[in-house]
Amino acid sequence: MAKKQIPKPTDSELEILQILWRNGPSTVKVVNEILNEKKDVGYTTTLKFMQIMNEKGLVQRNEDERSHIYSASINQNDTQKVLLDKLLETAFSGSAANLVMQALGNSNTSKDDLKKIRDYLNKIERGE
Amino acid sequence: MAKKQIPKPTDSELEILQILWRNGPSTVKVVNEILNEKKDVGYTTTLKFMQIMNEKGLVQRNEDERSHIYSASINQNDTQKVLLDKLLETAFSGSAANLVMQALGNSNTSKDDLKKIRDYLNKIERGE
DNA sequence: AGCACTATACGAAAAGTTTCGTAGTTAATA
DNA sequence: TATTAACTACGAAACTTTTCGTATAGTGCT
Repeated sequence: MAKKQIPKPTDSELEILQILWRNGPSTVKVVNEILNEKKDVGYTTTLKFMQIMNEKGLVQRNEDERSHIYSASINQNDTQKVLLDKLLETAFSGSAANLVMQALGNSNTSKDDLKKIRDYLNKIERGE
Repeated sequence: MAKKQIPKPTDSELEILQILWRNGPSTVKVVNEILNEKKDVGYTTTLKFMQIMNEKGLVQRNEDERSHIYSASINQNDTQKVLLDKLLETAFSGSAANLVMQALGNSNTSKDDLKKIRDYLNKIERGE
């Protein structure tokens, strides 16, 4: 079955998707407010981004109300997969093991997370 | 000691860096030939990229010979770190565990690699 | 010296991303 | 019913990235 072609979002687009994934369907106003917690960005800038993302099919919007409500139309997992695969290819020469070890080394992962990963490894080795 | 500021290379730049990391110092000709194994790209396009990368400080070149010899001036590990951290933030909300599990799930990692990862986990849990 | 070959330098077009200003529309309200 | 406030639409500037064409210059032959 042909998997829908997921376009690679730009960094700015990803910031917005991130918010939509976390918050669920949101207005431009809300998204812009959240963005502004981290950096200065004008309302119309955010609006424009979201309009473009709509054209690209990255988000959908409900226009019933005067304030349109936007929601992500690609899911977080699929997007993560696309970006991860890309990074794996372009920066890690396809070696997932290297990538994983870098990721673990760079971040201080909690004991709990380490256990989760270990369990996951077990599951894989038992053949899912 | 102040860590040198590593700029985030573009996708195309990364492809070239990749080649330089693998092959060591190389001429534009060689890099272009390798690129062309995967996709069509003109010689002067590759040349231009490498000239720009030189200006940006991503590569260095030795001009002693008529064919300049380029080498990566940022190392693979540092670059991987920068890109991975970025991805972790923008797509995985900072959760390394999620990233790792996605990476393991998506790629078919070899038994050998899985063992390497497991050993690495052990090392971390024992406190490096 | 003249020619063909191989390289680099430079400029610029084309496309994509980011950022806003301005204009116009709808809804509430004084 | 004017005014004001909250939104959307649109266009365009400023940058960055990607892609080449053309001009130039050094090398080695004939």
